[in-house]
Amino acid sequence: MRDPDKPQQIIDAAVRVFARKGYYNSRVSDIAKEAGIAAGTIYLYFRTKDDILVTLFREKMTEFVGTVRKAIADEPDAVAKLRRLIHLHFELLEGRPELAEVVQVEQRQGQKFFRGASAHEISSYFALIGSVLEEGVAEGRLRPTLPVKIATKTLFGAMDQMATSWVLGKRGYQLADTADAVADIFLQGVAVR
Amino acid sequence: MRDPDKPQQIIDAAVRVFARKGYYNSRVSDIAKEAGIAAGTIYLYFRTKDDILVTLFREKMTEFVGTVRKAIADEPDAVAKLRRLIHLHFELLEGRPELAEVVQVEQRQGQKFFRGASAHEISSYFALIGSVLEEGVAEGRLRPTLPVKIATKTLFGAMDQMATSWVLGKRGYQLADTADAVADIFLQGVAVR
DNA sequence: ATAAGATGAATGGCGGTTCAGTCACCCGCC
DNA sequence: GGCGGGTGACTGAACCGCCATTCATCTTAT
Repeated sequence: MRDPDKPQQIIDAAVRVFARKGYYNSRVSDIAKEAGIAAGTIYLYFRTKDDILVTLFREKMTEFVGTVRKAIADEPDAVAKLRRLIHLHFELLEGRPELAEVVQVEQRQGQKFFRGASAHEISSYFALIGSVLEEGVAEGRLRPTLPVKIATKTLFGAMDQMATSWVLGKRGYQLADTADAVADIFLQGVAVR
Repeated sequence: MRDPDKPQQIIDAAVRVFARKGYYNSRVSDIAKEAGIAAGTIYLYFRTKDDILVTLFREKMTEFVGTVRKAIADEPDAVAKLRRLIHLHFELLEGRPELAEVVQVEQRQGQKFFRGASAHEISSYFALIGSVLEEGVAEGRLRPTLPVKIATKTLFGAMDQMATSWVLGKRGYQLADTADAVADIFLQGVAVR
């Protein structure tokens, strides 16, 4: 009679705890308390503390990419898709501040050690962005000589930094309000001259 | 007869160790071994392990910003300055891969806990970028309506992501070779239409 | 009654920090 | 010039608190 959404509750609790104190400064017992269960119970569902972070990140990232992929499919052209993607990137983070905190800050700590673990999920987001850029080039709306990989990283980096600044700045403004400005700069930057 | 550059040796050793294993996974004894001294000696020069990271980061970041500031002063206009800044950002990291590893990856860990400690150094880099953008607007080469803060973060984020990808990708190519492409995208993105 | 899930006190080891001791060097005195 | 004692950097073994993980025991559903 293992509770089927206990792992989910643990992950959700972990998101809140990691957001508050950071991965390395969070105790497994903190997560347990937050989830309203005993510390030992966590080990019925996760092998180690690392496993919680890896699972959390995998799950959230997969969900994130899936949501974005679905949403932009409706858009008529690559430029519209990119605009939608940027908006969505910001809106999704803004709507879940604690998740944003973890993804923006904790992921980084992880990058060094969970590199392998999350590489697949991250690269699928890069692949999504890259494919939209390719599409834009094919449509003739983006520069034919555009170095797509570099443009992908540029856009991701720009969005990411906006999000990080917003998180570190205690979220004192609406992140999504900056989406148009970012899109304007990037889209003009990659457009045909 | 306290050795006046012992702290520097410790910091340099710490850079190498943190680069290899990450801050939280580095032992103070590892740093000592790397520096060829006893663990206890570190505590003659630094209060805590955290203190090493904070000092290291402050020092490297201050030096970095100073170098960039000096170098771009020679350039004739804001656009040339930005190009030079982007090149230099990449060259400086590329020339010191271990430092790059620490700055790109460890900075992130720090951000959460040493936020206050490194805030000044980071924001001075942002201020530098921002002032060049302002200058470009005043010169009439960049859009008069450019949201400078957002453009600053966009550029920093783009460079930062390029550097992070390069570090995580085991530095399998020349980072500086990508500088022109990044500059092309950004500069076209912020230029007057 | 049974078994599976849940508990949380106990364990074990890790690692930052300390500190009693060592060593090299300097200075003043004979 | 040699000697003795003082100084302070340096050492590294030991300390000690912390916390991930375990497991004997308890709960609860059927």
